[in-house]
Amino acid sequence: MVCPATRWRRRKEARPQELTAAALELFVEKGYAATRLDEIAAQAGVSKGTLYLYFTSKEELFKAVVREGLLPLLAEGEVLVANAPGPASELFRVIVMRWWEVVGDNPIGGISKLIFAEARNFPEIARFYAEEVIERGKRLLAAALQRGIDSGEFRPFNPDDLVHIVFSPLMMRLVWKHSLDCCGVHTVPVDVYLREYIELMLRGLRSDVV
Amino acid sequence: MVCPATRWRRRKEARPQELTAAALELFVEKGYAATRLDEIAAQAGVSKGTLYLYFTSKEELFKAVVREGLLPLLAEGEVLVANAPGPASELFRVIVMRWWEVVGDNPIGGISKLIFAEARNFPEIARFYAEEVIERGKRLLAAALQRGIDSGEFRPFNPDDLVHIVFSPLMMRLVWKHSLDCCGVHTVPVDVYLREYIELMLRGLRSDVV
DNA sequence: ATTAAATTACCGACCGGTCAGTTATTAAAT
DNA sequence: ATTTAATAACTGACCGGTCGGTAATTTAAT
Repeated sequence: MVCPATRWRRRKEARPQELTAAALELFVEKGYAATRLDEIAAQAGVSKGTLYLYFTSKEELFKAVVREGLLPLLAEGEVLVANAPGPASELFRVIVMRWWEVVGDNPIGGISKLIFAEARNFPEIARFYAEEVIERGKRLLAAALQRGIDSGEFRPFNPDDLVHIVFSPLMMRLVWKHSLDCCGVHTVPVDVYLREYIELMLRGLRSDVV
Repeated sequence: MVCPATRWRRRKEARPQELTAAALELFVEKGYAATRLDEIAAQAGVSKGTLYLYFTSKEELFKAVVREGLLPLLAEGEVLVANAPGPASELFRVIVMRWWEVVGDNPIGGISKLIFAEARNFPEIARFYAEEVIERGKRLLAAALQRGIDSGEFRPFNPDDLVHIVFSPLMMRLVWKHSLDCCGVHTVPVDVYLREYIELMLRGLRSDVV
């Protein structure tokens, strides 16, 4: 840290972004309830009082983290599904790998696990997340599956019945990473996991005609 | 409530079981950290001080809940896998349906979600659970998959690479049930979910030879 | 340019409430 | 009368949110 001649500086523009960044890190590390606003403020180099100048409550701070970190990624994914050429199996592969790259393997991925962990205790946050993130994500994957059915690559099924099942191994790997992974439990390497997952799913989804 | 002549009774034998039952219910409903020992004691009809006569700490109380509720089920599953006759696909079906019956669809299932939710904040509990429950469960499922490979029903793969992937949709459904389900998010009915899951997995696992 | 007044970003002590764990006391059982 | 299961009051640490005061910066007057 650079040692300033002054005790602090006015940086009205930079504060919100620095606070959401600090909040993301600590929310992911400790969860929503267990993260103290004192800590977030300290991590961002301000005091707790300052935090309240920019966000009206802990909950609003959290929502800001989600809006900033997750909604742009969803928008990107929607573009990808709408425009991707080639077979549905290839689209599926790309979605999986890209999702792991930008969500699974990034701090923001910890938010998903946090939601499952604390939805019951913070229903307002859960509802916000379900509407803004989960619904959009489900539509995205269902559209990709539908493309495979339409083209005959995938057997006929109701995409809405399968989105959760198909996505679960990815979500579960992410949950695992942010929970038991930290406690020295053995796990399969990510590249193996993703490869075997994609193969299992494509075999399970493909149509019977050879 | 029956009105007792006395303000309370000495019931040394019954207390531990009543306390673990109350603890299970509240831990599942609110999570580990958010459940107050006052509440558990009240639910069991005693005071908080009494709880400490039978369990040395919140953590030990939790471990007792797991030992009492989950370890007998694992033992039953191990017997099932060791003795079940018939093809591996049928064994897989039975394991899935039975697991949902005794874990997924029972209060004790909430413990699994709790572990994922709070492992990071309570590493000692996570390690205990990983050793006593998860390792045993993984061995159980891996053995069932191995049987299918040996018999030629399943294609060749490393069962240890696939256990997490295969089990994820079940685990995820359970996590969902104890988190976002409570917040009015639409979900597929359980029977449809399980049927589609089993079909997807068996198609994904079966060997190519017809 | 210099200085002084006005503004406001920021600090940090504080409050009300919560909760795991302890202990002094009471009362049931024999 | 003695033993001990059970109670209830208590402790100390913690935390979300508030608020009076302070200091960095801006503006206006000379």
